[in-house]
Formats: sequence, C-alpha cells, structure tokens
Amino acid sequence: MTPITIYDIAKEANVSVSTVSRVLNDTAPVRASTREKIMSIIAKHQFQPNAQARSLIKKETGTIAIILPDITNPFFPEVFWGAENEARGLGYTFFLCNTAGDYNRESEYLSMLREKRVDGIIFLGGRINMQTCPDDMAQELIDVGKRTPVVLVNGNIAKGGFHRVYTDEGAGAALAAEHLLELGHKDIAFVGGLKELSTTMVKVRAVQKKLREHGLEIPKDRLLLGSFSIDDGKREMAKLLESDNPPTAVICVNDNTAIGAMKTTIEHGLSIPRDISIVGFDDTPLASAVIPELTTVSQNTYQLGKLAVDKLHELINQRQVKKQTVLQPELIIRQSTGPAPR
Amino acid sequence: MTPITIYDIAKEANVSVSTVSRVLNDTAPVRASTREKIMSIIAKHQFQPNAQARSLIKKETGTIAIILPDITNPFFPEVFWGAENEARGLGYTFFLCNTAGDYNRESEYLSMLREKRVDGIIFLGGRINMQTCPDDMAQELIDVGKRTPVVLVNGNIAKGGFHRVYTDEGAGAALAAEHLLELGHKDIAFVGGLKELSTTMVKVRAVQKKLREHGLEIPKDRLLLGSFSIDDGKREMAKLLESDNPPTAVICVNDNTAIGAMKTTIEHGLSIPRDISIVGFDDTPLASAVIPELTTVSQNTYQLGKLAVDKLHELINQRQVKKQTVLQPELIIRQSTGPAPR
DNA sequence: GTGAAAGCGCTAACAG
DNA sequence: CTGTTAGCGCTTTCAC
Repeated sequence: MTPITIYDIAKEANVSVSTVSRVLNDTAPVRASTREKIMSIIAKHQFQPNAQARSLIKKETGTIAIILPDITNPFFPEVFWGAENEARGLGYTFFLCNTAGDYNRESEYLSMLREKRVDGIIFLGGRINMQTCPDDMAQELIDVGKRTPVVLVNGNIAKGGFHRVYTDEGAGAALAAEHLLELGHKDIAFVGGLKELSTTMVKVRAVQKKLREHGLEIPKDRLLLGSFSIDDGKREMAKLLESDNPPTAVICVNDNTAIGAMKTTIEHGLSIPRDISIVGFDDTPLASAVIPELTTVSQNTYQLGKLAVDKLHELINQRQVKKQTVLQPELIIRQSTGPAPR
Repeated sequence: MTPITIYDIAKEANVSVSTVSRVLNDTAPVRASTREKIMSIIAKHQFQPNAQARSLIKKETGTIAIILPDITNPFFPEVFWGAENEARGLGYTFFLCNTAGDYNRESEYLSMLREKRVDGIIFLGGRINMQTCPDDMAQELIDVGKRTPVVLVNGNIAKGGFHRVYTDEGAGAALAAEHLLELGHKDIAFVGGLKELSTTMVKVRAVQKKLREHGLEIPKDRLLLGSFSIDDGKREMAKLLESDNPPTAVICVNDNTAIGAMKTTIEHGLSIPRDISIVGFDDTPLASAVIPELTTVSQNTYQLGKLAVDKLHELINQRQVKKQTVLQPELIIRQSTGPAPR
C-alpha cells in the first residue's frame, strides 16, 4: 500500500540509490551479489519504478496516442490493431482518443496529449479529412507538430508538411468504377460519406473522372452523400430506389453504407447483383460475412496502422524518414457485382 | 522547440514560479494585472505545463487503462466508447491495451501500467473469463488491485474481492432458450465460444438448465464450441448441418458466430427462420444489418463501459461503492427466429 | 498577494 | 564497482 521508492530499496539493501538504479536499468556493472540482493528486495516488495519520475529526466514517456473519429466503425479498430501490435513491440503504450467527429474534442485531446508529453501522435479523420480545413484548426495541429512528432493517416493538412501514410483512395474508387464499367453498367450512383470530407470527395471525383473517360457521369440525383453508417446506407439507397431514375450499380463510400444499401435493395424485392450491383470500400470483416458477399476495395487496413507506427518511431528517434508512404488499394471482387441488367 | 518551463514564464513576467503555478491552477488569489500578464506570456509561448512533473507531486496521473482481448470484435469498441466518453468528461485519458487473448501480454501490460502509475484499470476478457484461472495469474491481478483500483467487466476472479460490473449472461442465454422453446423448438444446438472461458460456459449451462426444465437437453453432438469469430460460426454450423442430426434452432455465443452460422445455413440452401432459427448475443450493429435481421440478446454494451468508469472513478476518489453492478440483458426478437418446422 | 525553498522519485555525471 | 550530488518541472508549505 505504502508507495515504495528506490530509496526504500536502497536503504534495505545497504547501498545507494544509484546502485539500485543501475540494476534497474542495467546501465553499469554491479557486483553480482549486490545485484542479487537488490533484486530480491525489489521482488519482495513488488517494487516498480515510477515511470513519471523517469520521464521527467529522460524526456520521453514511452507513450503514443492515436486520435480517430469512431472506434465503433470497424475500419478503425483494424487500423488500431495494426498500430498497437507494432507499438507494443517497440515499447510504447497507446492512448486512444475517440473524437466522435467533434473538432473541439480533437482540440481538447491535442492539448491533453501535449501536457502528458506523449512521444508521438497518429491522427486519423476529423480535420485532416476536411475538404478545406479552417486555418485555426490547421494551425493548431501544425503547432503541435512542431513539438511532437505527428503522422497523419489517410488525410492531410495543406501546406502542413506532415509525415503521412495513406491509401490512394482515388485509385481504389477508380478500380471500382472500372469494374462496373467492364460489367456494362452505365447508370452508376455513389452513396454515403460526408461531403465536407476529402475521403468522400476524393472517391467521388475519381469515379466521375473514370466515367467521363467513357462519356458517362454521375448525375446530381445519383450522388447521395450522407454519412458513414449502415443506417445512412439504407436511407440513401431507399431514395435512390424510389427515384424516377434508379441506377444499375452503386459505389458506396465504405462497407458500412454498402451493407445498408444491400439491405434496403433486397428489402425492395430486388436481387443483387442481378438487378443492382453494389461495391463497398475498406474490406472490413463484414464484407465477406453478408449475403451476397460484398465486392469491395481493400485498404490493407492493418498495414496502415503498422506503417504509421513505424514512421512515428523513426521520427521520435530523429531518423530520416520518407515524408509519405502510399498504399495501393486492391479491388476484391465477390458476389455483389455482376453484369448490367438487360 | 526549446522545452519551455514554468521558470521561463516566471522570469519573463518578473514573478516567482509559485505565482505562475497559482494562475495555472487557480489555487490562490493573484492580482488581476499580474494574472493577465502571466496568461499572455503563457499564450504567447503556447506553454503547457508538464503533466509528468505534476503527477509526481499529486500522485495522480489523470490516466486510466482498459485491458481487453480484441478491439476488432465489435462488442469491445462499443464498451470502449461508453467508457471513454464517460472518462473524458471526468478528465481522464485512456490507455487501450489489446491483449489478443494472450495471457502474457496481459501480464506485460499490467506491469507497464503500474509503472506508468495509471489511476485505475478496467479489465475485460482474458484471465477473468477463464473457467479456472491459474493461481499465479489470479494473484498477479490481485496484487495489482492492492495498489491500483481495478474494475472487472463481465468476468471475475474467484475470491479476488474485485469490484465488478457485468451482464447476467446466464439470464440472457436463458431468455434465448425460452424464446426458442416457446416457438416449439426441441432440437437446439449451441455454437461458438472457447470452452475454457466462463462467458461461454455460463451461457451453455443456462441453456442446458432451461432445456432440462422442459425435459430436453443439448446433446454432445450439438454442442460445438470453438471461438468467437465469424469464421468459426461458419465452421461449426457446417458441421452441424452436415451431421446426422441437424437442429432446428441454434444459439450462438455472440453475434459474430451467429452471422457466420447464418451465412453457412443459407449457403446450404436452407431458409432462416423457416428451416432453422438462429439467435445471437450482444446486439452489435451487425445484428440489424444482416438479412434476415438477427434475433439476439442485448447487453447494453455502452452502459457496461460507462458504469465501469463511474465505479472506477468513485474508487479512485476513495468513495464507497457497491461491489457489484449487474445489468439485465434483454432479448431482441427480430427475423432470424420463427416457429419450429413441421 | 507574492516569494523562497523543500521536495515528488528517479537518473546521470562526477568522484572515489 | 559504488556513493554523492545535482537536477527534471512542478506544487506546496511557510514566511513576509
């Protein structure tokens, strides 16, 4: 119960604190017998050195943080898992900061993390995904970046000069569009995603571009942005199906919305992919769990987290690192896409 | 870049460090003009006090940890979300420790967290879910508990005297069994879950008990334990369907396995619930996303996390708290269950 | 209202 | 090999 310190150990072993410190950190030779005596006393009291005190001197805390918008969206746990697994091996402990898409919360966390002197920060979603990030929010992150290593995942701050690892989401969306085009689809819709976020618009633009190459486009009434949830997928898809002008294929901003869209489609008595083809994004575990299995763009989510930590680690240790690491997505063709009807 | 301290601020403001400390913590009256001068200097340098140094004195870090087995299983992010949301309001930052079901990793984390002097620990899964937890593992956690407040969620250590919040999983399983019984099912199977874990066996026993009350039972060949993944659900269900003796209803250890089981069932050309009824556990977001929608037992997952933090907070502040908080589960009847065939 | 000084628990020279 | 002695950056008496 009583907080026991290195001094208590030293006294009981009849040595100085520095000797105890030496055995604790193996930082200088200590006579074997002394070492053993000290170790046994440490074990007896279950003594564990106070990391706070050590950090104060060493100017490192062995702690990194990940800021992300929604741990409840299966994409993020997967990233986290890749990051944490790697970080643990490197000796870090992870702060997880869930911002729920609230920019104030991001700011609060940024501030807390500075006070706690984390060794580095991995940032996903939120402001680094905004189409146009307000200057003050951008500046805030840039200021943090001056004092603490930061790695952005799947996002960016214009002119921020940040280190980043990201998936080429545009390329992924183009892959999806191409696949649909090859299947003969001409009436293609896009569903889901906040229109303020670049992760949405990058995909939309890439699809538009690909379609235009074929003399096609997504008309306004087939561009149904919303959010990233299953429910939103249901909602937008319902609008689409009840419109004058339903598509034969839809590209969804992520797997969640795709699954919602599938559900609504089937509930409307349509068959996937016979009547409508649907493609998702992220290849979360759900994609292969639903019926029909979802054709989707794989982001290699685990790697995203792992590589972010690797980069952060190099940064923390002041080593040279490439500013950017780009991951190429891959189209996973499953059962939810097929030839255009008729 | 240069680490700026309270001393730098004091010097620039021509005051002593104690005065700066006072305005930082609002811990004693400071003349308005002095305060303003100090504040402006703080703002100018974007100074943020070093939490490590403060913790050293105050003996609290404003940090709590959650240890859990698999952030990738949708149940846990939900718990985390409830916990984090509550904790943030109370001024804590969260360490997330993913153990991947590895008991060594639990031990490592337990040790790190002690060194980092977290204010409290929330523990899920792993050893607190073992049918019989080896003495050394139990003792390790008990020792941690002597120095750091610990709350166990949905698990226990026999004779550990821990504070706990948990769902009455047995009652939930009984609800599921009862529902199937009322629908006229007599051939009921149980799918998924590690047999070493109490979270599995509590459910199995509750179902057995309920069935016996009706002169029924789950025979050995309809008790297919495995793990908690979608894939395991598929695997076990396949065995069941290909056996001599397929059931008319199956209770799954969680939603993941239920979804896997549904998939396999449908792929075998059977109809749910006409040929087979399936019930899950946890009511994760998936449950209402699949077709047919899954009948499942809701655990009120968010509350589990929230209440754990509340209890931990009380403990940290040395207040009286009930040792146990039990949440009653609820059966959510959707589309995957129906009358027994014939 | 404000300052001086003594630590919090540990590491890191610097002497022996 | 081992002990002494400064701090790390902050809070907190205790005086004034």
